[in-house]
Amino acid sequence: MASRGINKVILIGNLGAKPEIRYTQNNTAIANLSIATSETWKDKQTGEPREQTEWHRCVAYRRLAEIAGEYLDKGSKVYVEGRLQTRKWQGQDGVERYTTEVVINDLQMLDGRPGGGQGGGGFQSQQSGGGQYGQGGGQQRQQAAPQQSYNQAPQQRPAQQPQQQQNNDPFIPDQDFDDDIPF
Amino acid sequence: MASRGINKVILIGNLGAKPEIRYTQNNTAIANLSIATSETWKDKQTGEPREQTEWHRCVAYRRLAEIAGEYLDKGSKVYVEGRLQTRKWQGQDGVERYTTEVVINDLQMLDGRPGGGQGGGGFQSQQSGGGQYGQGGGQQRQQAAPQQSYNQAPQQRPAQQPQQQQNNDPFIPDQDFDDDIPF
Amino acid sequence: MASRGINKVILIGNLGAKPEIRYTQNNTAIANLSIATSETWKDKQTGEPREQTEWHRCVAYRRLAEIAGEYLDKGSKVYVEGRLQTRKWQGQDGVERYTTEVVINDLQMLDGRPGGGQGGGGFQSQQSGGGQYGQGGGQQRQQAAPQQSYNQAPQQRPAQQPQQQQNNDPFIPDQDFDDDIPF
Amino acid sequence: MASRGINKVILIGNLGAKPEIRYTQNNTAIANLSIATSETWKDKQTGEPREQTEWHRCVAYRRLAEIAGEYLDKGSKVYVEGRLQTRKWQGQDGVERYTTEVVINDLQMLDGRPGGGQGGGGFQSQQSGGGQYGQGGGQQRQQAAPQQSYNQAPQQRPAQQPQQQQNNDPFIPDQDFDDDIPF
DNA sequence: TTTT
DNA sequence: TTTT
Repeated sequence: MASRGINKVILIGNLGAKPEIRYTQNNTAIANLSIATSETWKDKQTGEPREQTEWHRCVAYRRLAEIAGEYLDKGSKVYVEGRLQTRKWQGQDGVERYTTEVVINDLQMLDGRPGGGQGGGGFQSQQSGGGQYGQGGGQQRQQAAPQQSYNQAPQQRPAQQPQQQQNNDPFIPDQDFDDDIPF
Repeated sequence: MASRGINKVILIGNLGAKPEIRYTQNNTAIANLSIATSETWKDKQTGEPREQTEWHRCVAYRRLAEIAGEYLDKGSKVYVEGRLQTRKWQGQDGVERYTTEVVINDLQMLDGRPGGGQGGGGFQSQQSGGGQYGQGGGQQRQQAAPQQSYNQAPQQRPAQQPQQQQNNDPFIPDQDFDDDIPF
Repeated sequence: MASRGINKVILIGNLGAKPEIRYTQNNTAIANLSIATSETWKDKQTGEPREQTEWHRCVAYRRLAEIAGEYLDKGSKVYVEGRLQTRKWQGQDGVERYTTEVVINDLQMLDGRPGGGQGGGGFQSQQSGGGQYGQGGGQQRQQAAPQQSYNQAPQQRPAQQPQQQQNNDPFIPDQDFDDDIPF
Repeated sequence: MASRGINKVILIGNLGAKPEIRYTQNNTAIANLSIATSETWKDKQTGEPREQTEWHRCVAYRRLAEIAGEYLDKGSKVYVEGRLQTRKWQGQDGVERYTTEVVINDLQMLDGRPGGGQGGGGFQSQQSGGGQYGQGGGQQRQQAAPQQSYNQAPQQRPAQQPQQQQNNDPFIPDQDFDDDIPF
């Protein structure tokens, strides 16, 4: 991926819910993750402990999305690296809105999984080889995920997501969505 | 600042416009920066070069805001480090919206400034010592900024910005804004 | 801390051993952490899984050092943020050597501690207020560490460690060490 | 590239000299970059301004190495992202030494080049397609480098450098060096 | 909506 | 010397 400048986000936090996985007509997996980070401090006046939680809307595509759907759950602690992207969309009320998301290109599970011991594997977004997720890939992931991680080439096209910028729900891409998937 | 998890953004890009500086009743400086990063790639089908620019809404407070106002301009190339923060606000139309910003805690100018030699200074957000920005601070900055940089203690309170989450313009905080400024 | 340029390291890995804590004459705590990160891949030729572990020599000062000594152990998974620093030293054999370390300025425990649940607190290096670590600080940390985190002002002086660049063991600073501690 | 943990370095600094480029028997380019970052502060006692420069030994392979050789010069300001790696080597005196390097996987030029307009291109380490650097690659780079950037798949094998850990000069890999180059 |  |  070519770039002018740096657009990098690094998060470590917990998932507020199990990732939501969708598939495009093209069978491309898309995962939405809601990740919480929080800060605590003592109120200057009262000295009372306070906390502020920030919720980060994150999205993963293709293999990373499938891995997220398979291995992450509500409460999972994760490391996420990605880039910021703001999408424009139109609500039912016809009002234009903007949503800023973290497009994930690296994901690591930081808590032990049942039977997985204490560590977690790392996963990076990759160049899809073309529909190889169907079966063999899934099997491979099943045994490898908790212990290992994968590497893929980044997309030739920077936008690893649908390109349309206007629809009615930031979570549901347009129907012709998959025509724009870059592979 | 205490934290649970990591919430970190790193940007290198160019300003789309001179920073907008405002002051609260409390005389706290707030700077809004619009920073562009872009990615280029070749269209898989046509082979044509394409580019996508991402605009990042960033905000700096206090001294960093003043420095930004003094030394940055349209087109300035900067390094910015900060954290993601999403604010809720209500438009004139009464519709609730969310705006995600990068709250800057480290800022470096990356292009040479007239008279500034080859490097750019770095600036980190600091603990305000209490109203010392009025005069001496400004003077100090004037000579030092292009060559040197500063360091301040982070705020005891994580939110380095107005705490209200509801108003009519994401750029104009409520009137009682400064009552919530953490110092 | 002022800076020209960016010098940042981010690690997530496991400790190979309990941190080694030393104190200077000045009673300044210094902790040495050995953190492992590893990468795995499949051999291109044989297809066999391979792994390469990288050991990172890290050092924390003052409060961070004490926290590390108190809460980290062999095998602990941590997030570390810091800066690279290379020191010159002279071995018993009179040969000059260089050691590159990560000087930690942010530390988070990523695995649950006994009785501490699943999360870990974050700790950032701070401006020492002057010997406040003796007792109250310790007590405060004891109850707070697994759940909360701390924030301190960075040092006015960038080098948060002994300044001498020549001694016989990278782990044992010179005797006049503490004279150079920046507070 | 698979990974367990995170091993990430981010530098912004200036080159102390033009990159040194070498080629293995296999015609693989290797570039050594010496990058300076510095910090400035005021002496607590005397109030005098002080500065400490840190020199970072960085290494790039293949295409990134060639790009570095072509476009970077003494004084160039760059953004570098990579990972830490420590190599063991043996000096003429037979003494074992360790050298820690930043293995670059992303590189951006931050200063304008003659004829290059205002920005600098970004370059990421890639999967070698197999000897395509000879000619066409060079040509492609010549027109594109100052304005655009490239993207390549990471290596299947994490070590993007010679694997031998013992020789007499950290800058000159063993003769059978290229046998270990991972492609 | 998470985590401590 | 860790972790899976």
